[in-house]
Formats: sequence, C-alpha cells, structure tokens
Amino acid sequence: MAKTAQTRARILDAALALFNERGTAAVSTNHVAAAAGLSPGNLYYHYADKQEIIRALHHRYAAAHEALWGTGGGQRASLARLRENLARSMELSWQYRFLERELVALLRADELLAAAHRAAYQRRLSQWVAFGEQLADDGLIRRPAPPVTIADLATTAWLIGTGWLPFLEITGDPHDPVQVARAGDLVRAVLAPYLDRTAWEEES
Amino acid sequence: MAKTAQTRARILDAALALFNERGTAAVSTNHVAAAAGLSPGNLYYHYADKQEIIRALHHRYAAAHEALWGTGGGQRASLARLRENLARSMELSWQYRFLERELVALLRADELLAAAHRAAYQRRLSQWVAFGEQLADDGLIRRPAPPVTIADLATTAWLIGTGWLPFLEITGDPHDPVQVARAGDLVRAVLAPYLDRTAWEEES
DNA sequence: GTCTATATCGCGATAGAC
DNA sequence: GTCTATCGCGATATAGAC
Repeated sequence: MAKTAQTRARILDAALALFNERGTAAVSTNHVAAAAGLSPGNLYYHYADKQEIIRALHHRYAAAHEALWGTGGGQRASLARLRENLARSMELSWQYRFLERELVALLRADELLAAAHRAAYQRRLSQWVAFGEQLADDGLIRRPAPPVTIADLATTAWLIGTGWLPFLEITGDPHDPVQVARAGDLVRAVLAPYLDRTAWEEES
Repeated sequence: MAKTAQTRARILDAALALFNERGTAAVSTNHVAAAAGLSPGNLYYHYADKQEIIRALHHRYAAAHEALWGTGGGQRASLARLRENLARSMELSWQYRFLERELVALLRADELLAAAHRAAYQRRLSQWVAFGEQLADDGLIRRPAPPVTIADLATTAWLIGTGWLPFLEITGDPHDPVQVARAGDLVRAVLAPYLDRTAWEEES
C-alpha cells in the first residue's frame, strides 16, 4: 500500500518531467514507464492511461495553487503578500508548465479533467477577487470609478498571471527570474492608478 | 497550377475545421484527406506532412492579423479604431482558435514555425505599442506616470487579447458575442485611468 | 506488484498505375 | 494530379507467469 503510493508518485514525477520537456502528445505511456524505471505493463497496474496521469498531475497543481491564496491562518491581504504570492504562483506555473501550455487543448480532450478544472478555477478566481476586495476595504488600494470594478482588475491580473509564462516561452527565457518577475511589474502597472505613489515598493 | 492552389486551399480549410474541432493531436493526415475529399496518398503530393499544413494555416492567420493593425492607408490611431480592431482580432482568433489553444506547444515541436511566429509576433506587438504612442501623442489618452509605460499598457492589452478566448473556453461560451466583447471592456478598464470619463463611449 | 509477451490498431509515408 | 495498395512502425492495452 505504501509501496503503491510511492510508485505512483514516481510515475507522476517522471511524467511531469517528460511532459514539460516534450509535450504530452510526444510522450507515450511506454516513455513514462521507462523513465520511471518500470515495465510498460506495470504502469497500467497503477494508472489506466495517460489521461489519468494528467488528471493526477493537475490535481497536485491545483491543490498547490489553492493553498497559496486561501485564507489559511486568517492571513489578511496586503500588497506585500500580493507580490509574494504572485511570485510563488509563477514558480508553480513553471513547475507544471506543460499544463499552462496545453491546458485548453487537454480540457477539450477529457471531460473529467474539464469538470475538475472548472471547479478549481472558479474557486481560485473568486479568491483573487476577495483578495482585491480586502485590499480596498483596508484602504490599501483605492476603489476604481464605475463602471470599472475590482473584479475587472482581478480578472486582468489573472490573465497576466496565466499568460505571462506562455508569452515568455515565445519571446524570451521563461525561467530567467528577472523576466518572470516582470509579471509582477505588469500587475503593478495595472494597479498603479489606485495606489499611493510609493505604496508598492514600500510595503515589502 | 490553378488547380493545385485550389486543392491546397481545400486541404487547409478542411484541416482548419478539424483542428478547431478536435485538436491537432487527434487529427491525422488521413482524416484531413478524407474531409477534403482526397485520397490519403494525394495529400502528400500537396503537403509534406501535418506540420507543413499547420505552418500554412499559421501564415494565413498572421497575415490577416497584421493587415488589421498595420498603418495601411495612413490611418491614424483612435479609440474607435482600437475598439473595432480589438473586436476583429477576437473574431480572427476565434476562426483560428486551435492556434490560440495550442500555440506554445506547437512552436516547441516545430522550429520553423517558431521562427516564423517570433518574427510576426514582434512586428505585431510593436504595432500595438506604436498605436498606443499615437494615442498619447494625439492627446486621446494621458501618459502614465513612471515607472509605468505605454509599453506596459500595450503588453497588458496584448495578454488580455490572447488570453481572453482561452479563458472563455474554460468558463463559458467562447462564441457568444456578448462574452467576447468583454475583452474590450477589460482593455477599457486598464485604460480608464488615462481616459476622460466618457471618451471611450463617445468616440464610437 | 512487477515482469514478459503479445494482440490490435492506425498513423505516416511511399510505390506505381492511370 | 489523383488514385489504390501496401509496408513499417510504434502506441495502447491485455494476458498470464512469477
């Protein structure tokens, strides 16, 4: 039983590395088995097929993301926490970058994955909006003038967060920390009109 | 000769429909040939392989996009043109949605495609920045306070433009015009602090 | 749990007739 | 230019021994 869990983890780790490197389409169950040090047949004892492996990886990924932005320990929103969590989110996205790259295509090919993702996604976006509302309630950002809403800003920040890594993969070095950090700069640029001039830098 | 061009176009149209519907991974050259009304062998007379078909589709897509934002006819930037072009860009992205979904993965699998895309991409993003600079020069938007730049705003708008359709594919109906138009609303939200209160609505 | 062996399938690609 | 026929390959998935 413990052995099973361990072997399953080994399969996931091997698959993650291969998927990130070559993309899910170019990686077969045989490749994963070989990389994990298993026979082709044995892999099927642990996972029914490639899609099930992808679903398991997605589960790990979504859980890690949610832990980051959740209200664990009653932590209050702050600009410092926003900056830090953005950086950690980007790091997570890098670790599971095959998902960031292929997500929409993968969801179309697997209804189970799509359902799981939709649920996680909605929880997570509302975490972002709640975070923004807290910032406004605590006077750390000004509220935008209608018709612009906090939700608009949160959605924009979301699109920056999910789009930045793919953007870098096309234009530059996606794992240069300096480049990755520019996602944070863009979010600041969007929030700048609602911040006191030095608030972003000060509160670090 | 004319016949060849016609057949090639038929192949591309059939491939585009299938790619959009099922994704490139699930579509074989045989499927494309059948959908185009050709024998499997005949397809190879016109295109060497699936990647070459994808490259041809990408070429059509990139050309259409560039025509939209180019300085054709010496048209000057305006908020009205920004709104209109955004809407048309989204429509184009919808027509070639398989590219929006799979682009990063496809580029990693095809060095030729990656090179072509990088070139088109850079031209296009600088078109956006130039567009923003024109708006500022003509007093249609205020310039942001440093360190925020026009390029930051253009990049953010870019991320909204490329990220919105995938976002909708996960959360809602990606071809409901009302939904698609919300990409424009988000761009307006980002620009709002730099616009006079009614400028966006007025100039339509 | 893990292995080896194997069955089935469909894709990519080419040859050669018309 | 278009077809039919076909080969080789590798992927998925299962069976059965250990």
